[in-house]
Amino acid sequence: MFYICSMLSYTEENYLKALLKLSFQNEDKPEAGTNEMAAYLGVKPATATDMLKKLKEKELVTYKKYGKILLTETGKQNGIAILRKHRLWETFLYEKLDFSWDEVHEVAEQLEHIQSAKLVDKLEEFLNFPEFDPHGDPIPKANGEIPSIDKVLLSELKEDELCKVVAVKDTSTVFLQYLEKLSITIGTAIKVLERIDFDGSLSIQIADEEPRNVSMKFAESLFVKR
Amino acid sequence: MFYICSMLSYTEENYLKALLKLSFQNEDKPEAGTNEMAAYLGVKPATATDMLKKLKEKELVTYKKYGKILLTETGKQNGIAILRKHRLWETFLYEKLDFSWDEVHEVAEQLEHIQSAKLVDKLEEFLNFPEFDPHGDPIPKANGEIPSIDKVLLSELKEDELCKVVAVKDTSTVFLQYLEKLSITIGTAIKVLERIDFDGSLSIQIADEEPRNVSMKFAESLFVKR
DNA sequence: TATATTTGTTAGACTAATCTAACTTTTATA
DNA sequence: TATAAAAGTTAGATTAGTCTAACAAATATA
Ligand SMILES: [Mn+2]
Ligand SMILES: [Mn+2]
Ligand SMILES: [Mn+2]
Ligand SMILES: [Mn+2]
Repeated sequence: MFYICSMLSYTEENYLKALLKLSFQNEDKPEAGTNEMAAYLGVKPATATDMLKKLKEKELVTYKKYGKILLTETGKQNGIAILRKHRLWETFLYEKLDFSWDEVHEVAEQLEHIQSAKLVDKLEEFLNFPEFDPHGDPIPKANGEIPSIDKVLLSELKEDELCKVVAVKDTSTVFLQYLEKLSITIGTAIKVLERIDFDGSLSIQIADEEPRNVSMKFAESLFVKR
Repeated sequence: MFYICSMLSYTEENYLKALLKLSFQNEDKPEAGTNEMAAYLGVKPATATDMLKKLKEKELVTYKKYGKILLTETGKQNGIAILRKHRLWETFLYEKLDFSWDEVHEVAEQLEHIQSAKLVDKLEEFLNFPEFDPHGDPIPKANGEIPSIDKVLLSELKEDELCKVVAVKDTSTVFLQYLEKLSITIGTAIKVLERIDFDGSLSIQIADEEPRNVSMKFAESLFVKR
């Protein structure tokens, strides 16, 4: 019934997805600024301004000169469609082709632009309608709905609390590989043994292993469920 | 050890693949002309000339003004790499995602440009090292080798000869859908009952069905093995 | 061989996406 | 509130890929 334009360029799709992700990040106000957007995409602000005019022309964003950027409903739905493809492809690479969770993103970044409605839906079916991608992020449904899940940052837990890892907030290769080194993956049980007030670091027990200390930055990069 | 550049644009890749396919078509001399190439790619000759200069600059083709075009070894290997990806993806879509053989080409045309050596090799493994794509065309190996197979056109058979379909020469949707209607697919047994000299058409028996007449054009579009 | 046809090239223009450098508006701060 | 800093825009240039129209070379044909 709606929304999804297929006449978007590779580049326009990247801008829409970026704006969508920025809107998740700025929870309170789902707006973005030109510089913020440019930085996120690795282009110069001048470039972003130009693209903005084009997206506005196509009624995918609302904005006026020197103002904030907001996705229209159409823009949002198109962004969600890209995100859906991205996360389904990541899941495919991880589940079926033995990619590790720090390798999937780069390739999915390309695959998300393949145009074929049938492909996406068949892929989803082939993967058995997964709800979450390898990083624990929710995979939007064909109708645009995004499953949600209870989650808090590891850093919010109190001493003696038990939890399970449900997602990573930071998906950088360096963090993901570090997690792998610590044998932490989605589903791993963690117990908070002690909170060190001095620097915000935590002493935790990962599964049945020896206690170890992790930094505040670390604890703020991992989502868990109590 | 060799050959595969990764710094080729989507467009350059399409030109290399086109030149490779034209070189198969013109078996005797694997050369192509500017107009031929332009027609194949659906661009104007002027456009093809420009691209040719660029490909020559990169030493992917040899050619001089008003002369014929020939892929260099590097150009050929790069073309083969694209063809390999194309046919592996077609096989994936057909085998794993239930696409029909007239639907796979269009999507593979996009997927063939995804850059990731690991992806191609893992995909091949996931598909169990297939030798042929859904149209019966050989899938190049990682080392660039292209499996070959004995095949003749259905039109070359004599009366009373028996054969099996091994590949389609024409991969157009209209032809593939017609084959489907006739219950002909790769592996189907066919017996030539009669050759009609008048117009080159054939009376054939498909599997155990009633005899039927097919045109010369049809018989020249289907590869079979005696 | 002279001419016509086919084949291929050049020149000039356009669009999408990008950049740098200069400028303007908004916001923060002294 | 005046000024400095940050945020955002504009102008002009570049590159890749495409086109049309005019031209040139090669080939076919009368
Ligand atoms: Mn992308
Ligand atoms: Mn992800
Ligand atoms: Mn292609
Ligand atoms: Mn094929």
